[in-house]
Amino acid sequence: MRKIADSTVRRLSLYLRFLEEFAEQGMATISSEELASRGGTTSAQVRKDLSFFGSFGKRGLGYSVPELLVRLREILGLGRSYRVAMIGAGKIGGALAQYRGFRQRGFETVLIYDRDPRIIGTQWNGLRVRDVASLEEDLRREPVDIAVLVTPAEVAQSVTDRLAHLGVKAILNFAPVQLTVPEGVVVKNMNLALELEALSFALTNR
Amino acid sequence: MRKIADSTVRRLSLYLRFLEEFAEQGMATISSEELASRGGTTSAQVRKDLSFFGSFGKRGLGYSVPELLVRLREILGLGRSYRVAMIGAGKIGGALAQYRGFRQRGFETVLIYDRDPRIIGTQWNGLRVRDVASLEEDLRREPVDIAVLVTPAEVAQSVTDRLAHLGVKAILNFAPVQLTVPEGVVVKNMNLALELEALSFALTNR
DNA sequence: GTTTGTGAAACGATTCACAGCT
DNA sequence: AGCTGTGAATCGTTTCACAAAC
Repeated sequence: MRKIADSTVRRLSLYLRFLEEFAEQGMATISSEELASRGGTTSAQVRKDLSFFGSFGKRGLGYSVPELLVRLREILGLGRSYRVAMIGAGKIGGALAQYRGFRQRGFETVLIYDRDPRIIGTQWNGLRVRDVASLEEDLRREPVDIAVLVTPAEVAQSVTDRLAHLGVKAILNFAPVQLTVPEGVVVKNMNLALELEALSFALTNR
Repeated sequence: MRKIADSTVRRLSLYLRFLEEFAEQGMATISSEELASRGGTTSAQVRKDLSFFGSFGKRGLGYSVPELLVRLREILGLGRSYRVAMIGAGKIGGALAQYRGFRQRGFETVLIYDRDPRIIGTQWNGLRVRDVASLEEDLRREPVDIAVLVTPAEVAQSVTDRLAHLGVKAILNFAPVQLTVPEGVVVKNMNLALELEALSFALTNR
């Protein structure tokens, strides 16, 4: 498939969220303009974003809300569920494992790990925290699609190497480090410090 | 100041992190090439990024690590500390309030709020959870620089309106909604669902 | 000889504007 | 008449390449 910009994919996710709202309100069709104004972008942008994947609208009319919902879910690959391993069961890892919206959208945490013997064996959301030492054994038996990294910075890269070696193709990284991964593995970063510093920059420069 | 791209600011944060590592290792100077390879970018990009703010290097030599550290901290506005209010003391809000790296970098959570009477009054990290109803009263007495929004999606916009009205100029938003803010207020989004869907897209399309 | 700083070139993303459907 | 789909134009970012400094 032709290369799609990251920014486009992010907007598609937003459109999906808005469409769900519109569908709840029983709206049957929607114009690119309405979708755009809801998301702080332009109608041309909406149409261009969608055009990469086909023509889903009707000229003079707009888009069918239910149809576009289906199409967007398809495009984003949300027609299935994903098995997720949480690596790190500290405060944030645990909180994420319990997060509702996670499972609701088809991302099911099936394994959760930690290194700390005091944490191993405890339960998060009915899921027993396993020793990260058994990562290889476990993932070979029951592979996961996505790993969420919530480890200390120091071990993030070595865990990543192990995950990549086990065939994990997608990593959501909360550790404040720049991960190196082999070709074919995707990483998305959630870097709290980075965003705070961007706010600091914005507050400073004006 | 001339408009600086978001991507540039994000990279500056990364450079800062790498420089801290290099400084710890006792490295005295560094070339744009070394900095670039550490962060997965190019030397030209590093030089261009820095050039927006001045010329900090020495031709033929590179950059002084300690000097560039100071300059980057200055540029990013990290020479001071920031007062942060956490809005939402659920699992994630609480976990964030306890997060070490937060305070270490000068972002100090001084207030934490919730709406739930079962949570109000409990302690997170020695900080008593306050009733979000007292937001106006509290922030007028002791203003904050940054608010971290960890509320349910439904109330995120109304809380944002109250924060903006109270003069809060920077918001880190974890709620999965697109916030509308008045001119002069900056929002950075940490949208977990969005990133997971981006991973889903990447896994689907190849 | 090495590495910066920076115009110029190349690239990529967004916006414009309008022909083509409904 | 209204709104989409899309080439063309515009705008912004990244990369190139080289003169200037050390």
